[in-house]
Amino acid sequence: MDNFTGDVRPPAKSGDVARLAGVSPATVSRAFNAPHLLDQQTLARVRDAAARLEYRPQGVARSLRSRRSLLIGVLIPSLRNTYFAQTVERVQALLAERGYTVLIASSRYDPAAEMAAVKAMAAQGVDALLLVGRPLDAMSRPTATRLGLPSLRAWAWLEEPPCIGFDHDAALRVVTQHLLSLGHRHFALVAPFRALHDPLRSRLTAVREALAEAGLALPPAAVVDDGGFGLADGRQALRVLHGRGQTPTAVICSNDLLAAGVVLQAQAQGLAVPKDLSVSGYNDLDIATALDPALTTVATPMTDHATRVVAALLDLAQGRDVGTLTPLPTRLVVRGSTGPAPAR
Amino acid sequence: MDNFTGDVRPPAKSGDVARLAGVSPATVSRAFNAPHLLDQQTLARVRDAAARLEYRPQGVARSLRSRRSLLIGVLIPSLRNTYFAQTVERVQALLAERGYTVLIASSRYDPAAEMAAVKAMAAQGVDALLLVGRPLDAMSRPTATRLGLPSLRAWAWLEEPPCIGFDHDAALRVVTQHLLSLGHRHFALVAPFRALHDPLRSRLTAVREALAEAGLALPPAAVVDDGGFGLADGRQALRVLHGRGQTPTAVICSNDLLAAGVVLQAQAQGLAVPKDLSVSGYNDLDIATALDPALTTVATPMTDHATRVVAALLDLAQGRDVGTLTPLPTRLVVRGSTGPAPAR
DNA sequence: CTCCTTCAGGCAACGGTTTGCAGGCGAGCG
DNA sequence: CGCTCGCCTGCAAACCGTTGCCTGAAGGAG
Repeated sequence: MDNFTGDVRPPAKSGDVARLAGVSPATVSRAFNAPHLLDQQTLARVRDAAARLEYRPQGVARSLRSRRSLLIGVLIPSLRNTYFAQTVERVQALLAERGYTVLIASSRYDPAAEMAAVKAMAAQGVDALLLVGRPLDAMSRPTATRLGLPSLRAWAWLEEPPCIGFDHDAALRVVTQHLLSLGHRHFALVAPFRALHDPLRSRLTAVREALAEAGLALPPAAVVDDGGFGLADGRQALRVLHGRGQTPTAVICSNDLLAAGVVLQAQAQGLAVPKDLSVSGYNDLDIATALDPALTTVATPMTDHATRVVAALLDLAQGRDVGTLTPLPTRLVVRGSTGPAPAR
Repeated sequence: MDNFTGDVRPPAKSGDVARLAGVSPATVSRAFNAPHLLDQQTLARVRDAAARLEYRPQGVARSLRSRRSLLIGVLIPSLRNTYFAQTVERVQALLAERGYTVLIASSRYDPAAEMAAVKAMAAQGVDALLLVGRPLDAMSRPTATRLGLPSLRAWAWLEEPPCIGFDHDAALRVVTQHLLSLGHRHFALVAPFRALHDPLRSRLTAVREALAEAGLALPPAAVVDDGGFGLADGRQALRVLHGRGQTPTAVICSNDLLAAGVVLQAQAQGLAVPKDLSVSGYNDLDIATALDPALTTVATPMTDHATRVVAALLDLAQGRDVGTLTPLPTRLVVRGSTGPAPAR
C-alpha cells in the first residue's frame, strides 16, 4: 500500500543516456562537464536523451572519480542566532545557484561537537568548509587543513587567512565612543561570554580600552556575562545590574535581542529610554526597528558578508587561492535608544 | 606561505590501514561495519592502525559501493523562522549522534527552489529527505518518491504518510474557542498566507468554522494576510486593521512574533492588553514569555517533534517502514495577553 | 595529391570501499 | 582418525561517472 505509483524505475545512469543518444558514456559526461568539447549536434542529442530519462549524474560516483563533491560544509555555533541562520540561508541559496549543496552542522557552542563536525564533513568529502564565528576548539581549523580541506573563517575577523568578517572589537569601540560623546560616564556591558565559550572576551577589552581613553573604568560588577542570548536574558541582565547596585546610564549589548530586552525591562521599571537610560545593540536585526524607540546598533551588512563568503568559498572549492582579505566595514546606526546622558 | 604545516600527508585509505595492520582492505571495512565478524585480536590491530593513521573511511567511496550515504536531506521553507531553525539544529544534533550528516536547503517559500532542492539532494544520494511544512510545489514529494528517495513530511500534519506534525487547524480552533469563552465577539486574524504561498489557508477556515459555531463571521477586512512574519509586521497589522475601521477585541496571530508586534503596537496606542485587546500567538517561542504581559499561545513541543522526526528519518534511511502516524499534540498555553472581552 | 593539424568522441582504466564467494584452519563429533 | 561445521579472512568484482590517451575523420596548406 505504499509505492503503488508504478513509475519507480530506478534512476537512469550515464550508460542509459549514452545508449539512447547513440554515444559512449564518456560523451555523456562531457556533455555535462565540458560541453565545449562536443559537436553541437551530439550535445543536443545527449541533452535530449538526458532530459527524456531525467538523468542526473550520481553525485557520489562523480565525486569519487573527479574528487570534487560539489558539497560545501557550513559549521555554525548556533542556529538560534537569527543572524547566523539568515546567513546560512543566503549562503545556501547563492551556492545552490552555482550547483553546490550545503552540509550543515551546528556546534551549539560545544567544542567537541565542532571538532566532530569538521571530521564528519571531511569524511563526506566536502570541497570547502565554512567556519562561522570564533573557533571553539583551537584545533578544529588546523585539523581541517591537515585533512586537506580548505576552510574559510567568517563573521569574526581573525588574523588567520582566509577570513571574511567584521572587526567587532573596533565596532564596539565606536559604540563606546558614541556613548561617551553623548556625555555618558556610567556604563554597563551585557554579553554572554560564558555561553559563547569566548575566553578571550576581546570585545570586553575593546570597550574597556575605549573607556580608558576617557579616563573611565568598567568595574566587573558592570559586566553581565553569564546569561543567554535572548530577550528574556536582556531583561534579566538589567535586573542583575540593579541588584548589584549598578545604575548605568548606558548599556552596551552584544546583540539586538539583548538590547531589546534591556529596553523593555527599563520601560517596565519606569525608566525612559533614552532619557534615563541609553541602550545599544548589535547586528541591526529586524527587531532593532520594530521597537519604540528603535535601537541604536551596529549594522553588519549581511548581504555583503554572504556574497563575499560565497565568492571565497567557490574559490577555495575550486582550488583557487583567495587573496589576503581585509575586515568588512561595519556601520554605527544611531537611532532613538541612545541619547544624551541624564544629569546627575 | 599558506600550507607550511608540513603535515599535509594525504588522508589514509583503507589499504594503508590494512597494510599497517597486516590484513586485507576487506577486513578493515569489516572492522568498521561488522566488527562482530572479526576476531578480537584482529579487530584490535585494525583499530589501532586506523587510529594511528587517523583513518576515516571516505564517505564518497563507501556511499558508491554500499548505496548508503549516511546523508539526510532537510528541506525547510525558511531559516528566518526561529522554530524551523531550532528544529533543524536539534535534528542535526540527533542525527550526528547516529553518524548521519545533514544536507540543508531552504526554499524561501519558492516552489521552484523547493523542487530544485529535492533534485539536488537526490543527486547527492541522501538516504532520506525531510520536508518541513506544507508543500509549495505539489510535485516535490512525488518527485522524490519517483527518484526512489524516501521522504518524511514534518511540522504540518497532512494526510500523506509518512508525516509527523501538528494539527494546526485544530489548535487554532481551540484558540478561537478560548477567546469565545472569554466573551469575545469581534475577532481579527493575522497570518501571512501570501508570503507563505499557502493557497489553502486552512487555518483561516478553521477559525471561521469555530466562529461560525458561535454564530459569528470573520469578515475579510478582519483578516491581514499580506504582511511578513516579523515583529514589525505585527505592529503594521494592527495599524492596518484600524485603518480599515476594524476594532477587534481579540486578535489571533499565526506566530508569536506577529503577536508580540500586535501587543507592542496596542500598548503604543494606549490600548491595554488584555483589558482592551486580547492577543494570541503560536509556537510558544522564547519571546512569548519575555513580554509583558506574556503571550497566550499554542505550544508545539519542539523536543517531541524533533525526536520523533529523527526516529522516523532513521527508519526511512535504513529502509524500514514507518508505521501510520498520528498528529502530535499541541497545548493551549493561557497567559496574560488574553482576558475577558471588554464591555461595549 | 599528400602531409600536417585540429577536433570529436571512443576505450578502458581509475577512484576507495564494500560484499559475495570461497578457502583455510581448528575444533568437535562419530 | 577422518569428516563436517563454523569461524575468520582474503580475493576480486562491483558501484558509476570521469579522464588520459588514442584513433579517425575532416579541413587546410604546400
